[in-house]
Amino acid sequence: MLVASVDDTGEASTAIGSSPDALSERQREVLDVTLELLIENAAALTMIAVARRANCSKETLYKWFGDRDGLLAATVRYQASKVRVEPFEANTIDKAKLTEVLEGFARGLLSILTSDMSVALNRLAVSQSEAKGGTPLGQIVLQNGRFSTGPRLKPAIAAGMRAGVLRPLDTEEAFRDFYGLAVRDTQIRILLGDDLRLSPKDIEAEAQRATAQFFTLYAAPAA
Amino acid sequence: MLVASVDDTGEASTAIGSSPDALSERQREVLDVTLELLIENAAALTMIAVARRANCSKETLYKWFGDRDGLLAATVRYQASKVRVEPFEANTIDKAKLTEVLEGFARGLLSILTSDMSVALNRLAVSQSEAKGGTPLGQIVLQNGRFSTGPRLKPAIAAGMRAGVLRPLDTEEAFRDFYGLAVRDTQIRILLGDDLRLSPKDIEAEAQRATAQFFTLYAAPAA
DNA sequence: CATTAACCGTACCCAACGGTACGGATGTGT
DNA sequence: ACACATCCGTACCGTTGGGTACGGTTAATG
Repeated sequence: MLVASVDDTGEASTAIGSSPDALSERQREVLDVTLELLIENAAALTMIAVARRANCSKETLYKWFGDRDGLLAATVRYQASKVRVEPFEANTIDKAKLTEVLEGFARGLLSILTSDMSVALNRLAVSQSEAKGGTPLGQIVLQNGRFSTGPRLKPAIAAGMRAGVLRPLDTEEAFRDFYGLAVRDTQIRILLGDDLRLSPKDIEAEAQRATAQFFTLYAAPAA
Repeated sequence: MLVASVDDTGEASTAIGSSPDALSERQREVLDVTLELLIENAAALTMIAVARRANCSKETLYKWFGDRDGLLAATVRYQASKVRVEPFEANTIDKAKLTEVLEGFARGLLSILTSDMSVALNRLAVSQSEAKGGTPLGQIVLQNGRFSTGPRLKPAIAAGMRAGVLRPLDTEEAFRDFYGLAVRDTQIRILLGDDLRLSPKDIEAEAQRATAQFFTLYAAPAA
């Protein structure tokens, strides 16, 4: 009873558990509230607002996260940790499989980028991009959004190339091309307030179009 | 000497001249200062900072622009008015000419989007996109950036189609594709603080690549 | 039961900033 | 010369929100 009692709470209640960035259940609750408020109205995201809705005290917020920027950084990182997915890996691939992977990727990308959550976080990160101390939010978002999806798709492209489905190419450049074909001006327009709403059907169509165009650019010449 | 004296000052000194949004020389100076500060450090863009550097009084700022949002809106609109260019128009076009137009467009687009000015304005507009009254800044930026460049390029694409250089297409969709090919993830990365610097040489290369890819997607099949 | 620690709620302090008011200077038209 | 308007500089006010301090409560530990 005394030996294993620590495990019952999930973690020690302090912010710094065994892992330096371990979060207690209660802390995750607070960060969820922060995300909630951020999506509702970023301008009204104040420490007191977070404390009130989370039924905690401001003092606790400062104790856990240092200051406002710390809270925001923790929030962005927390959300990032929630959407982590496993990288693609397969040695053998054919055109059908690659098509599936590309379309799935584009679908996921467009779904994310047009979601309220992503829009709110990107708005925040863009406006706070020149932070003073610590890692700027923009870097965290990039690390999660752009620099994590890239490495996830590139192996599939490389495999397609090795399998002779795609002609020889630079995977980084090819990835960026595919990104451009899939996203086009969608994200920036949404960020700027254009109410460009994409239905699942739209997203599916866009994903298929981008994939087809990608093959037009990069398919290996028919033997 | 007394008859023509009005012309010497450029306009009447009041904000509302013959045209409702006419700006006096002095007012343009103030807006230039605002842009300056915005580029230097958007977080430090305060009314008192503008007044100090512009050697004017806060009262004057409020008199001219109403409030802070009014000043920002006027600033964005002012900058927009500075970069206005004439739309493309030509009935006859061949592939070489179209290539030139497309590359020139992509060059201009990338130059703008990677400039400090554009980055600063887009950051501002993105973060203020849910404004309360009046036209949100994001709409102004979109109107100038995305929705003015589109109509400027589309006639060229349409002409290329009519001339048989391009296969039948939807100009809006084709434009968005070209935008995606040219910009890819460049703009969002820069907005998020990734210091992705493009030299003129890089921009030229990107413009040529995007144009070549566009032709790959949309060139009319060789007779 | 006593001690300790975390934490909630509230109140408080302080700096920054948006917005306003006023006095003085400059310039212009009559 | 006089009236009038614009505008600068400065001082001022009110609010907001980040950050801190403190008392009261709960709960785990010995």
